[in-house]
Amino acid sequence: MKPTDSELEILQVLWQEGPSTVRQVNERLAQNKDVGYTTTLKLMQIMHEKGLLTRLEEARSHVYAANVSEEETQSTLLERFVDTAFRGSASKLVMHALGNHKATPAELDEIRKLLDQIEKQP
Amino acid sequence: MKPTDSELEILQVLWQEGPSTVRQVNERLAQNKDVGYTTTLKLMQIMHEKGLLTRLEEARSHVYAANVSEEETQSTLLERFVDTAFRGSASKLVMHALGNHKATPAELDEIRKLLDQIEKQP
DNA sequence: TTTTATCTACGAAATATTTCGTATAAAAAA
DNA sequence: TTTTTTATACGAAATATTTCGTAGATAAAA
Repeated sequence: MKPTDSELEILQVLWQEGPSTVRQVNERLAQNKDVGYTTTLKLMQIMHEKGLLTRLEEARSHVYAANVSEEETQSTLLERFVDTAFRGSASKLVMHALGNHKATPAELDEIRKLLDQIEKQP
Repeated sequence: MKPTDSELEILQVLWQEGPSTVRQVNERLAQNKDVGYTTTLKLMQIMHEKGLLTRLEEARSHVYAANVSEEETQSTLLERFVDTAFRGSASKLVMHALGNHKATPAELDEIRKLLDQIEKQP
């Protein structure tokens, strides 16, 4: 299941803040862009229909939570992205990412360890 | 300039095959999915309007070419992707990419060299 | 020459995504 | 109790993207 751009923004909020009401999510989104309450509401309703979100209807304000993990979503999106933008070459993507963005020495170390692990595997 | 998914597919063909006619591009796309000739034509006309493609109108069949490089497009898309899907953490994306996809030992070596270079920089 | 094939241009339908207004209900405040 | 605020639901407008049909021009084949 590939979330749209707007849906991904909402998932990001829920992953970071945990289960939230529409108002909470909307206020978070409104920090970065102009977006009306009912717009966020509608999107979250659609996401709920799609199974992307769960919701508790106990209180008057429903509480929504992500029903897909950040990790698995990242994997799904990454796979598609590697295919469409990098012709399936993950290493090319990695080179680009390391070249353009700054990573801390600690992060670089982590990556190096991961390389070791991968190369050790039979 | 962010190409849409369909536009990116066309750019991929042009990057790989070099300057091509609409028919050539369409036949290439048709190998993977069901797509009509005029659909491809229209898309390429739009891309030309947007400045994504150049075209030679000398012959009856116009010859189109990518007007953006693969590298710069990859960088543009990657930056956005890191932000939206990985909250800006390039190293997280790298870990995911290395973890999920298989890279050849040679590619891993290249990545390692790049890490060396980056760490050596003052 | 007449017919057939192939090309561009372009409007518009089809589909996907995003945005918002309005109706209605319930809670909170006055 | 009456008014105001704050929810949800939902249709539909607005926008973006993709797809295709048709008209008209030109080249190729018959």
